[in-house]
Amino acid sequence: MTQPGNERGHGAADVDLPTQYRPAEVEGRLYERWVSAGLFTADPGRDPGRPAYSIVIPPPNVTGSLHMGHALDHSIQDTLIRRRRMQGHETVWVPGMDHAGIATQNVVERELAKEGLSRHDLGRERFVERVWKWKGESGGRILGQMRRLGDSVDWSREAFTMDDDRARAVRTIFKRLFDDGLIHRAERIINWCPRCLTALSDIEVEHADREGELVSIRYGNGADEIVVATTRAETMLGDTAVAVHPDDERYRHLVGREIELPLTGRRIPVVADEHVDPEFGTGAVKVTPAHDPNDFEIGRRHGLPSLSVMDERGVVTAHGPFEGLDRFEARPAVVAALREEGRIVKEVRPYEHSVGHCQRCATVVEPRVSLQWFVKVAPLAKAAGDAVRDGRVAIHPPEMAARYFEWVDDMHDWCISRQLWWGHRIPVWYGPDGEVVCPGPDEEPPAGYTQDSDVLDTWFSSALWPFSTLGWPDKTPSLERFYPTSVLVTGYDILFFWVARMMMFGLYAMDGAVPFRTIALHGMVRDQFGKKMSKSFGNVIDPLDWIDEYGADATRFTLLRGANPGGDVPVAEDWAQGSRNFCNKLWNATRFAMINGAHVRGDLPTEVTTVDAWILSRLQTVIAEVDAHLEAFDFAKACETLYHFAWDEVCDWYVELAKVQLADERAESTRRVLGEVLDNLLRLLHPVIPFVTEELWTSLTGGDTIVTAPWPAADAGRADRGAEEIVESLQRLVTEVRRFRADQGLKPGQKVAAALEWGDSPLAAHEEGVRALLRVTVPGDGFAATASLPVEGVTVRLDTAGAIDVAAERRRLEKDLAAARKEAGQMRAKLGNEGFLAKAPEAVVAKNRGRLAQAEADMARLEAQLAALPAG
RNA sequence: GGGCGAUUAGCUCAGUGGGAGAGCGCUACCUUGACACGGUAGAGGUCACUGGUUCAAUCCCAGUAUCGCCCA
Repeated sequence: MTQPGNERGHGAADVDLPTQYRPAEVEGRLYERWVSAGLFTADPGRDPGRPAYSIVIPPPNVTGSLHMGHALDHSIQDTLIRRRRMQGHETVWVPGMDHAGIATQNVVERELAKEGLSRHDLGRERFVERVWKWKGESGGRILGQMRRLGDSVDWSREAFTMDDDRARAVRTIFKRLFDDGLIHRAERIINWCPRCLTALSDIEVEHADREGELVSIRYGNGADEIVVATTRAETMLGDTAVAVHPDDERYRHLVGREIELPLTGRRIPVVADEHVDPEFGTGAVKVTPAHDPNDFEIGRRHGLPSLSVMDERGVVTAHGPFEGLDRFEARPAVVAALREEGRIVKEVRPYEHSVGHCQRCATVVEPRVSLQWFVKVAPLAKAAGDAVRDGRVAIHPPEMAARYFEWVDDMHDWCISRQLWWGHRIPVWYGPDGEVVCPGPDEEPPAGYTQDSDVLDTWFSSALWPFSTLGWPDKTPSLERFYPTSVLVTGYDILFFWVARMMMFGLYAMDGAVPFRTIALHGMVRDQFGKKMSKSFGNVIDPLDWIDEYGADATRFTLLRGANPGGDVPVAEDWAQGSRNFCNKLWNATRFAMINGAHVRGDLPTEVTTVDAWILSRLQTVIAEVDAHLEAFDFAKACETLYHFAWDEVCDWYVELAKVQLADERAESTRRVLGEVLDNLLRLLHPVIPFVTEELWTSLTGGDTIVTAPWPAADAGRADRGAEEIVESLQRLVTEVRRFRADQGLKPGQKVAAALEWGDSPLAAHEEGVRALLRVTVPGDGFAATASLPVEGVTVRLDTAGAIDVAAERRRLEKDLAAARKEAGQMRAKLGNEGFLAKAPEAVVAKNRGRLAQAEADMARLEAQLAALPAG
């Protein structure tokens, strides 16, 4: 096993770390250690002075398993909560699941069907028992998968929307809403799934464009004739009017009269209604109040009868020849019959239009008039909107607030009854003489009363989640300390599912206290071409496969690095590999440091080298930037900043320069600085990639766990602009000479002799480092330079170990010279412009003068170099 | 049909009224005692199009085209 290098005292240590990080060997072990040490367990009574930070998980579906969307959502929440934990907040992240009424019932019904049974064969009570049994055995796979991802949730608080505590919360709020008159029962047109045989709310209906037909039918006869167009010809059997716009001259003479409805022998009125679009089709529409929500409203406005012509399964129930036909069989049959009577004026086929489908089974939804329970949302939605409008709840990114308002400010009453057996049964009982009572959670209904047979929409219980999981309706210490929760993290695509409902119920139940202070919205995970992941498209990636192959850290880093505020998150195998490579790079940098005795004991040395001062200065900037990015939910920038600091600065430059220092009398202070930099870097990265950072940090520092190590704080006193400028100059020098070497065909590792003439450059003090990075040796006797390169005020004269490639060098110099001339020309043009000099800010003018001077100096240098080149 | 957003390197995306960036991919060279899941160097863009504002536009404004998403 890993042997901490710092236990070895001074000098090189014998560190036994493999050359590659192998996540599978550490992740399970570390997670179990974290959980058993209780690091994720919140205690509302601990250190009351510390700030609290709380997140309740948007409860995943009990039937579901972890997909990339969850992985992103959870990676974000875990990053937020882990950072706060390191900052010393009392943190809680509450896990759990929702009972997913329709989905779960469908799963268990399918299981029963394999045994040749239906739920009706079992009866309600035994069916519900069977669902619980299924839940115990097969439900909630996602909870195990969350452990694989590293979610630092408080497992002692695991909740389920159907458990006893949550049931009590449901009963309590239902009773309050009922008594306040905010829940009522009414006969309305609702979305109905003829396969699931239940009502659906608006958001459980997904609209998709489908190819159908648009048939124009002639109603009435002769002077009464009026043509209507429809995509649902079969519903004409239930028409009870034709509607036209009141200002439409074409039909004014017909308004108020009755015309013949074909096939039925019925006569129906022509009504005038503002909502008819005179531009669409013929400007006249058929009105079927029982089978179309718009028509239902027209019917209400004009007192039209509502004539239902289908049963709950979408089978036609009336009108002789069509009776018994399914709605999709009835459509062509009705059209054929109309055609026979010469009633069809026009048929457009295919005709693309939007059709509503059941979210759970994709069956075409059938609007249906029925008796259902509704929440009167107007006052609740107003409060939910106001909480965001007046700033008590912030939406990130703020542009998304528009979407939220669009929804809450125009919300229809919420149909909450479902004709299912799995769910919270509506707590209303009916008496023998039509009495309706809603007993409280601790009350019994009167003897002989029967309970409503429907259950509540799953979202009804999910909407209570931010406080039901903290103990509501009891005034628990957890509720006291952790409500309002700090942030709700979810995808913008399901803003309406969770957020609006949690807001409405939270404000209502908690006497105006918001359920969360911030709503952080992220985008959807997409594939490498920006396409939404879908089973039918075959581009779905299972995050568990990535965790197996590349590790949980690489999976998380890939997602978070792509999580630009408000933007979608494209991912691909290549990027997961890149993230794995990054973890491995960290692994090896730390491995190198430990082999060389890096440690974090004692204070930083008072005397450090310029190179040490530079990396420590850069570290402070990085700490400040990363902290600000995370504070702003900008995970992509936080990851990007850390990636570049770790790889491009620490690994590529600091470690390389430190190698020189480790070989001489500066070794001891260098070990301490190297330890300092990696310690901070690992702590900054821990919220994003918890496993590899834990493994490395405990080895490097000998600490127990990075999980509760303090979050780094920037120390302005370590900022050292002077050191940064010197190292930047060194980097430019080294890069330029390397380029020259490459152009001359020298192999990267090939050592050649070079004389370095420093002039008055401060880089003179770094000769050893420069020589190491350039792989040039001190000239010996008989040294003869074949090339001379002026750069950064230093002249590098080197023996290229053979004939120099004059043509290559000439190409290079001419290319650079052309660039310098172009730059000089642009600057001269600008500085010769009166308007520019008069109106541009002083700083910009000065900057451009500097650029001109630089360009002219480059030109002179390059021209001199070209002139000095041997002919040929 | 209404609303919102996008268009920048081969792909996916950052970005700013004043020097076009990243990751991956690509080219060449290299097993240099942390790492080939690596190193060094390099190529690659009329910043969708057309106008306008400005000393200055990839960025601001208007229009056009194309593509997304949400709602009806």
